[in-house]
Amino acid sequence: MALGKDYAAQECSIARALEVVGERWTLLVVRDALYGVRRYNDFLVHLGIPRAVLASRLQTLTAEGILEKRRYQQSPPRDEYVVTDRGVALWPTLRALGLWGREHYGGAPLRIFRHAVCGTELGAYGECPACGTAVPLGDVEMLPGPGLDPDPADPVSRALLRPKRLLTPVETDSA
Amino acid sequence: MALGKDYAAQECSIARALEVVGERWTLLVVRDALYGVRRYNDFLVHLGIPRAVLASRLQTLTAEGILEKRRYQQSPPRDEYVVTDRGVALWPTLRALGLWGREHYGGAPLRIFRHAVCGTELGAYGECPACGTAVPLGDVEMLPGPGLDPDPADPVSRALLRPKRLLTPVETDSA
DNA sequence: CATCTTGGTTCAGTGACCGAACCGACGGTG
DNA sequence: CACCGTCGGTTCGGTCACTGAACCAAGATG
Repeated sequence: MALGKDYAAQECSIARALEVVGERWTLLVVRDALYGVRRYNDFLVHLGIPRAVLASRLQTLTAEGILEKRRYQQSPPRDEYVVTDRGVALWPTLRALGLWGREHYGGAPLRIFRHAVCGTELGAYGECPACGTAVPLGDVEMLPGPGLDPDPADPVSRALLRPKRLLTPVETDSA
Repeated sequence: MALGKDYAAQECSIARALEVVGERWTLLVVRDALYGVRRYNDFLVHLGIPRAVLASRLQTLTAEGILEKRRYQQSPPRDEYVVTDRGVALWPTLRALGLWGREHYGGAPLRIFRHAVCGTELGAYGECPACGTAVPLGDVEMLPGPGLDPDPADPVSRALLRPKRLLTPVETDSA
């Protein structure tokens, strides 16, 4: 949020967190980043976010150390935004939020998360019930659930239909 | 959010959840409700939120079934807003968000949560490490942490300095 | 040289948020 | 009964963020 005004007197870590990631679109940008989206244009088409807002969010997320802007080719100069550890640490929050949304508003699951090592579906906190351990995000495999549109319009959504590990860059077939 | 426009094409439970609780102030209202705040005025002074915004949030949260408006005295007619199960289900999200905020921006913990039955501090997901079980919110005892202002201005913050169980109504000493 | 892609910036319009003022129902006090 | 205080709002003008569309620039591509 940080809507010009901050949650001033709030002595609360929740409020502080919302200062950073509470604005509109911000958490969805982080979600996409965890899914492996890295490039401006991919965020743009996948989220349907106004360009100016996206630029602003990427900037503040970078400034907050949640994303890192790095050059991935010199000519033409192109940058990508990669999640940092601080961004990865938002995974439990996003997971909890997603579970709540599905539980109370969704129907069929839209995306399924599995422990890539053993194939078990993740527990509510991102742990593997079979292995009994926390699963590092790179070992989480995401695959489409039954509720997901099987033929989405934008190339990023289409790329995300293929099972893939979180954090690994998404590969659009546009090229 | 639901900023006039919704996260239209987002096929995602996270986006759906944010539609409901993603607007500014909303999650803080829910947090306060879990802490035991129930009355309009108490939300008002504790959050420092504009009156109109508070009224709007309470209305949508009620409409969404996250809070329940109920009359607690007939004359003068007074209503209180109590969290429903759906609201309680947001606890893991708020907990994760709070931990993230403290981890990355906070210093000393501001509030400590313990399993009232055994006195053990809660784990990251609201479970009791000692008992090995999920702790129902009513059995969570909240007490002020070292980082908390020991003499806050508003009566609600002052009431929340006393150890109390979550969900139980907060008792301001204003009366 | 014309055009396309990528990654933005600019701008006008709209809607959300802000703070302060006002309001109505009721209770208590003198 | 007049008056004041409390509680839970609504109203209103001003400001700021978000939106969508247009524009722009650097560099490849043909």
